[in-house]
Amino acid sequence: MKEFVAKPLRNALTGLVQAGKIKALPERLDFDRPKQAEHGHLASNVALILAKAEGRKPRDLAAEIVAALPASEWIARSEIAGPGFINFFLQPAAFHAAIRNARHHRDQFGAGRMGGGEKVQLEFVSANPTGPLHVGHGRGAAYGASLANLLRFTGFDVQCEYYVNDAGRQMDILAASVYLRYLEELGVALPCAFPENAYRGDYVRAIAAHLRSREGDRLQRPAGALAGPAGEADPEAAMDALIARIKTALGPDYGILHSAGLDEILADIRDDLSAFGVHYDRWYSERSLMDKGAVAAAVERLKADGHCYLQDGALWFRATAFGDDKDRVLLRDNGAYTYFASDVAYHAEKFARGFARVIDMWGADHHGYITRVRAALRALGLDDNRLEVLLVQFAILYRGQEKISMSTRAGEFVTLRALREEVGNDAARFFYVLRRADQHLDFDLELAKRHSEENPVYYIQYAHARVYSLLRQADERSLSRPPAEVDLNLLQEERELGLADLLWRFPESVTQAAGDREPHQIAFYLRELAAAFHTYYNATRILVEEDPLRHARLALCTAVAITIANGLRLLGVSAPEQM
RNA sequence: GCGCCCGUAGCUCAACCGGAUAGAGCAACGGCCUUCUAAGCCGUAGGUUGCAGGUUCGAUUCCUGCCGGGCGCGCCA
Repeated sequence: MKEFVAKPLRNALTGLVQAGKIKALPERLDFDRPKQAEHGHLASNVALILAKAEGRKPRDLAAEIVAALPASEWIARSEIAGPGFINFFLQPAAFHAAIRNARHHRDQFGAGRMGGGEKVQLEFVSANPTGPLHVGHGRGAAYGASLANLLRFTGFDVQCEYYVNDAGRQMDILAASVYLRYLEELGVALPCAFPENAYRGDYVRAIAAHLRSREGDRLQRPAGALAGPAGEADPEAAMDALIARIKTALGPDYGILHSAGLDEILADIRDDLSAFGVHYDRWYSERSLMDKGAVAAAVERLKADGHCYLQDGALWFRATAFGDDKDRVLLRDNGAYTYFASDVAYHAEKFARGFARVIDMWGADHHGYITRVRAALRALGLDDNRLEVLLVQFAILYRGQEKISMSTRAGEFVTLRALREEVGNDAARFFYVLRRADQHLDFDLELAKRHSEENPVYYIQYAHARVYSLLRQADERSLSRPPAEVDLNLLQEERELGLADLLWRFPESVTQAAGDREPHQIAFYLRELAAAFHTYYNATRILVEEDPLRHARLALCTAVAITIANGLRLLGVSAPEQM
């Protein structure tokens, strides 16, 4: 809709420039949607912006611009107001066009071309496969999936990826945890007490039980091979020692143990996300990165380019040369690469795959990590402006007043699956994106449960269902539905035009939300649209006897339904035709 | 201590890369169902945008300082 005004305004400004009345065009034209009806449907502050550079009074400039505006079938009138705003009042036809547009484009209404087919990679969740996803991950999942939908809808070529941290110490700890539970399954005495810092969740027992049913007691080893020296004070060191003993004792069979936990948990995560409507194009294994030597290669390259040095037996990356506040270890003195090293390799790999833009979604506690990754990218000669890092705050979980501490190892957490079963996918998806991702989210389970029947998501879905109810009613009473072409000029009421105007705001909101990477804007928009529809519905009889008026009103209603359905689809929420 | 994020109605949050009289939802209060779904609508009330300065036609938005909160500052991931 903004084009209806932007075009004549650009013409006017160009004309003034050619006539030498103003020096230059503004960098960009944007319009406000005034809150006050007296300020018109769209307002431009172009005269205020230009006034300074032109050395003119804003109101004088505005008058000149208005005088230069060509006639337009969409614009009813334009006024100069306040300090120098130009307020545009549009013809009803400008709003009717939204209805026509929505009905014509159907599920593509609101789609844009901003992305221009640009290849974007979006990585999100990427939780360590050491246990089921919890409600914190759910937020990242809902946010990432919605953002992916938004970017695709605005013309980006999006690939969603999950980075599987299947290498490293955490996986070994999981393997050790599974092994101890496995021994318990066999009824064998443990070589040590089950460690506090092992994974203690029940799912570990389940994995161990499955392992036993597959392998029997084949993985059992003599107690003497597993028991270590008692009295190790540091629990982390004790854990490392335990892992080492298990690896030695099991030899080649360690791989079976390792993948027993990984495979089962990863399958669970995939299944969970899929059921949540979150789909990935690729699951990228950290181990595969290691195995093909990509990590070593990335480190070698940093070394070759002189960005590294040896100190205390470790290999350091000179991150301070690229804006970080300290240097970072790539290769530890024990010969193992750091998480950072594989992440450098992973990001280099992403760009090598040809993505114009790479978007990472990380937990907000990783924000200190951004600088060093950017530093490494620059050191590798890559443009770190192509990397975008979005931070997602963890959801703080409450049960009533009581804050629930979440620890994966202790097995004390509410899983995403449990949440979905409790409040439903629709409510969960909607709740998660109802606020900005970089804000803390207080998730009260009691409240979520209580809201399950009076949830804001139902408010929006109900508006959608009401439209279909109208259509069903029309059929029952043998009142014809609107044909493809209806006389929208019959819609002249303020509410009807206002509702149609709101439809125009859908494509605008989509563009804005995608550009800002803020899906919550869609949720807010939908609530507003639903409210306007409910108001209209209550105030106006839709199913009137006269065919032309009924057709026009039903056309408006179906346009609303199309818009709601499209918006909900972007958020991964269903749009039921009946409730 | 240093760095990043945040302080907006009783609560949870918006506010369109500086715009006109700062908006919703929930909670509170008062109304609306023999006519298309009351999972709804209408109305009332609620604010010195943490504080103090600065930039300018104009600041919740940008800058500085202070107060308060969160996170980070490992050869962990």
